[in-house]
Amino acid sequence: MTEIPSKYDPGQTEEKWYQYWLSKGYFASRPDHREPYTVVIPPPNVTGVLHMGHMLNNTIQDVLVRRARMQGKNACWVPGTDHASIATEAKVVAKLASEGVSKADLTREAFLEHAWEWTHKHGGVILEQLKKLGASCDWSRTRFTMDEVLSESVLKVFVDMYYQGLIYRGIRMVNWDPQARTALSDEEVIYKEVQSKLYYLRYKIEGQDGWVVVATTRPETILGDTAVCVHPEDPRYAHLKGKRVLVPLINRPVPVIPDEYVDMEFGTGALKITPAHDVNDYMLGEKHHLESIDIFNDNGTLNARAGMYVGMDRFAVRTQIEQDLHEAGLLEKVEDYVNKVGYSERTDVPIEPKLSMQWFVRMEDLAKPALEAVNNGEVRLYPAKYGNVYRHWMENIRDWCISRQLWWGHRIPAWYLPQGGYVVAHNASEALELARAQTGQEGLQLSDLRQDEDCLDTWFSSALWPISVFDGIVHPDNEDIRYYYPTNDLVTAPEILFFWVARMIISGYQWKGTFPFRNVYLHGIVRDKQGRKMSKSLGNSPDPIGLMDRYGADGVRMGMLLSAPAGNDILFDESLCEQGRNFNNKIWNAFRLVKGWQADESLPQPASAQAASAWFGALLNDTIRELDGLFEKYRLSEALMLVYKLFWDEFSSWYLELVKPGYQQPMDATTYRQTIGYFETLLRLLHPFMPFITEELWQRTEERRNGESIMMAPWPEAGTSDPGLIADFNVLKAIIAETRTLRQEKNIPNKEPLTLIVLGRVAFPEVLVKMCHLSELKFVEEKPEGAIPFLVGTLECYIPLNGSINKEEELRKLTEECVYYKGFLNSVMKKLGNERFVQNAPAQVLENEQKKRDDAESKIQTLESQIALLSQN
RNA sequence: GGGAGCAUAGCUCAGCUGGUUCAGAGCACCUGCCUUACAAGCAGGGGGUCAUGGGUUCGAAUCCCUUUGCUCCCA
Repeated sequence: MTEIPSKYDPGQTEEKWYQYWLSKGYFASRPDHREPYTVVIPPPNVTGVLHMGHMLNNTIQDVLVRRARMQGKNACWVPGTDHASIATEAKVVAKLASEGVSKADLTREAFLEHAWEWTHKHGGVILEQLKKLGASCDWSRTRFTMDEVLSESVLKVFVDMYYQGLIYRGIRMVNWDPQARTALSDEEVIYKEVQSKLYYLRYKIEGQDGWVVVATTRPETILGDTAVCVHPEDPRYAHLKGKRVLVPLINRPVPVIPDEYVDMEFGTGALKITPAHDVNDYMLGEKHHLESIDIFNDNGTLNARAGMYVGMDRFAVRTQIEQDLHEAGLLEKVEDYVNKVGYSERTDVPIEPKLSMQWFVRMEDLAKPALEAVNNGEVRLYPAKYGNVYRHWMENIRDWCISRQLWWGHRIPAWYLPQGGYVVAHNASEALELARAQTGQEGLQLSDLRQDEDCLDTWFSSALWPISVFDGIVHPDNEDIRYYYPTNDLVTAPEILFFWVARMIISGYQWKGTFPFRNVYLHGIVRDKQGRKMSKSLGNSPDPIGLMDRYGADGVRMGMLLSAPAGNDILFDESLCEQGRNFNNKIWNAFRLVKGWQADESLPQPASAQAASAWFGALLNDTIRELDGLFEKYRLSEALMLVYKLFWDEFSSWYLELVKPGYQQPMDATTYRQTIGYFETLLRLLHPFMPFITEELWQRTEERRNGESIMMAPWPEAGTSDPGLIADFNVLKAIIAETRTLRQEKNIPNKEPLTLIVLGRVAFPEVLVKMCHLSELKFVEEKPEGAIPFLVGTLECYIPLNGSINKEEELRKLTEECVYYKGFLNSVMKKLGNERFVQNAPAQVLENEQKKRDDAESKIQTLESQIALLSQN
């Protein structure tokens, strides 16, 4: 046999087996008679690179998929990427800018060429990186949200929804990103607490002396003011009823209007109204029929309507206007003030609320079945606590702004007619037909129509992902969609519960009449050791590829999973990967040990090995059952920990030591076969977590034919349990541990054999002889003298030691223990003496208490007699 | 401002519908070992007033309320 190195080297192994799996087509799935198990990947940004969040996300998916595959299901994990409209466009714009090219100088077509070039260059890098992690995706099904079929799906959905009245176009207050120059949905706005200032401005009352002082955080917006609002019952302003005031600096007269919306406690109780630049002001403006004056350009500079500061940036104006107001004596005071300001998720610039013409989805009716689905458990969230969050959002859902003023993405299929109005169609020629029919102008040409310049929100296409990857929109009856839909599990982060998960559920019911996935596993965010979010600017994110180089993909997978209970953020620390690597090494070395044994058919199986084998078999069955239960509840980190302990503590530290033959001695063939069998079962249990090392060793446990793989081996099934046997072994383990403690305390080397005396009997005495290294094991009826006693449960054990008993020390220990049990007995007796307890407690509990009492009494008796015995001598 | 959640060992967490001494796991820590599979290891060990104060109960980490601290979501 060739020498196996004492340290496991994952490098070559991982590459080798991934190629093997690929070449055998194990990841690929086609519809067949088996039960399908489907997962669609949360598509990463096409130009993104792998970060720790992807590592966690995809490790979890791979664990679920690999287990399902072993369970005999037809597992299909669909990979793919997302075009990430705003993020990608921003990157392309930045790249062009670095080359001295401005987006504004390019035609749409020229810009898109650059964007595709960028996509082809960077696209899919992240998917390649997932292969290193071991992801068992069906790569032949890789999809991109801008693939032909998926794009067609988006357009079809848009057109259908438009004609169903679910999509409309209208002027609304939207969240405007002045840097990206696009509207954003409410979900793309992040509110941050900022240190700002509250400016108290003087509005002169028209035609008389005196002012109204108005507090605002945004003095630059006064140029768009069209009213000042006060509470109708505010006595301070009763005299202003029907009056007008002059906007500072520009002296435009605006009415003072009464409305109960105003908070009399805030500021001065008088509110300036700028309908074009504040959501609440907009609503008040509608109500009171106020004019809206939009003073901003798309890039956040002031326009001609502002009348002053034209062309200056909004923040520069704020500084300037403060000074000008001050000089004009119109600034009463400035206070420090903490408020929340909305920022763009993508560009991180403050959002400018802006009135503009956009496309919206009417959400109210669409949300109903999706809300119901989670309420009635048709779709289950793990952990369930997210159900509350989901419900709250769904019940307060608002219309979704889906147009983005971007070029990279799915262009809105609306064409404007020369004389006004528009048509919505699947493509240009259909649009032309519609336009001709609608206008009655047969001579109308395509060049007379102008397609909407805007793109759709990326999430509009992502919402269709579980359907569109199977071409279920354009060809709703195809074999794939019928077989794979609905999918089984979705694994993603809670931060996109609304962006994505909720909208997929909505789309599922809308287009397929049923849920898109049964279970949603929401994992936390990967943070650094100090709990900070990982970010490029902090530089606190390790490079996942480097990590895998250092610890092996299996090691990193284990590190990710170990501290990642569903829903909890994971505080990532490289030592977790180290723990993973160490475990790999443990498995490796256990294998070296077992493979080093020589099986001899002529040897009988020793009693100790027979016992060990029976015990481990029973334990394995119990553990498999427990493991399946944890998987069902998506408690993956606990599942991994369970197998970890099974392999390390039970199998390696107990079982292997129990059956281990003497140095360079052969082993009986029965035990050898059983051991290999257990090892193989353990490898299968570990495979979903650590695919590479388990394949490597599974291939070595016995001769494998080409084309065999642990990937396709059946998931172990739990056999019968034997609680009695396991209890017997627990007694043995305790005796062995006590004996080891004694050896350590008394400085008795392991080599030196001991005598053990047991008052009564134990099962499997051979196990004790072997593990305690006994020269003699005696079962007696009478307490022996001059031996060190210890108790395991109520079982009394003694080890005679030639004169090395430290009497005082022993007495102290025994007395301590005795005191403890007396206290315990006391508490039990108090319970049993309590009539109300005896009356109210269930029989089972009462019985338990009585047993505790009996046990404690006999234990105390034993201890006391031992103390007496020791004190006599 | 509205809502949700959390607080258990040094760290990260488990502890289901109150009932075994229920206070647990992994890591970290301490002690002794280079014992021929593994020092990326072996054996043993210590460590917590279950945030706070009260209540319900025969019995509370577990149920209810108070206070404090933290987190997230929504406006």
